[in-house]
Amino acid sequence: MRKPRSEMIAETRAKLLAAGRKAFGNVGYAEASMDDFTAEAGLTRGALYHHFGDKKGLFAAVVSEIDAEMTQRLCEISAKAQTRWEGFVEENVGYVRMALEPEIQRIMFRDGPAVLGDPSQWPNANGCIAAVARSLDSLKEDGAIVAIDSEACARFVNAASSGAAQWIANSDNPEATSVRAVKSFRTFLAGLRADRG
Amino acid sequence: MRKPRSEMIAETRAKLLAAGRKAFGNVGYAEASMDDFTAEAGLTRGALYHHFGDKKGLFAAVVSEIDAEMTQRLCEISAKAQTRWEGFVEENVGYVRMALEPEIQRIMFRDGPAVLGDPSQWPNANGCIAAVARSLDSLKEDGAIVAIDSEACARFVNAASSGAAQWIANSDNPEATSVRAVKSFRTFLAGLRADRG
DNA sequence: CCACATACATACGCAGCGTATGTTGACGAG
DNA sequence: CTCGTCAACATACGCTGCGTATGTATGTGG
Repeated sequence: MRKPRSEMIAETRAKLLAAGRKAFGNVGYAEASMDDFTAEAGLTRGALYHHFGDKKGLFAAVVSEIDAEMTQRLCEISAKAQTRWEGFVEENVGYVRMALEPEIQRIMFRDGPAVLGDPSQWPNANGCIAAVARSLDSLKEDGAIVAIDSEACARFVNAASSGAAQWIANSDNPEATSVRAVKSFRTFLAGLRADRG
Repeated sequence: MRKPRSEMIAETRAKLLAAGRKAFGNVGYAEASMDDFTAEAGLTRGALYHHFGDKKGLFAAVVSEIDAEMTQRLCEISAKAQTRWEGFVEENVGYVRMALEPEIQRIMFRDGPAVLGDPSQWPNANGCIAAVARSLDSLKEDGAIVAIDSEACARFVNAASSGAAQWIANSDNPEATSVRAVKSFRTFLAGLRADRG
């Protein structure tokens, strides 16, 4: 019944991560008080500084965790598709849809860049951009899309996705805006096709 | 020789605006101390709170000012173009180039969204999105581009532009990345053309 | 010329971060 | 077994920085 020490440590780490994630997602990075959310987890700031160095360190860990989840979800989506092109499109539509979730919106798209700088420079994150770039490479091999720099294009597409998500999330009627945005987004992506299908 | 009172007031307002803009642009919103940069302008926080309500209020005013300048510059660029399509493209390339400037990068793309929320909801700012949307409407009338929701498309394009700028600004070799990004960006935009010129 | 409002400066309180300093419990050496 | 040591936290302190309440002076209308 005795738990090994290492397990206890991992547990407190996880508690801090979860508490921070919750606070950052709900009230944002700047408004999240370390005293408050560590206390909520039954701990103190001491534990936080020990495990993550500082507030930014915890935030980076949260970002990393969320990014991994997002990448995972995107992979599952694209794996289901019939064709590569379809997979690519659904992957991006999925990205838009995920960016609609308040937690992702706030942490990954609003506070993230402000606190950690440009997302493409994040160490343990951007599985998403990489995934899109890989899809584009495959499509180029197939001759399915126009000749374009894959990495550049991936960045544009990712940016457009998050832009779409921002738009939807902040509109008066997210549901209606969502269908409008996704429809236009598909048209937008179709511009990349070699045959203009 | 005596200056009228109203002129003095406008002057201190301008001083605060300039000092805030400088500080926000250099060290970012969070790191900018109101005590510091008001003192640098030969004033105190008292004046700031009087004119702008709070730190966020001053920041919003700075954002508004910069947005006006950006919109102005974009209008000048598109006015020079021979064709509407060319104007549209140059406008967007201009947008990318502007987003390269550290002050704009930091204030408009990094801290702005984090502090004030989604850019499209800013009261006295987003001349840029509106400008792009207008260009797209004109192009649609001409039948120069594919059938697509103008507002939606404008948001995608704007997002892609700032994505490109972020990429360039944070790369190891901004100059080289810039030519690569702009080239790809033109190809990317070409996807919107009806005739695929 | 006097009362009042405006345009600031000064003073104070409080929250929040980071660090320096305990304190406790788990392992390894002998 | 027991003792020293180190990791894993908690506690305590100081400092910075924001917001507000209050003071003060100068210009302005009656």
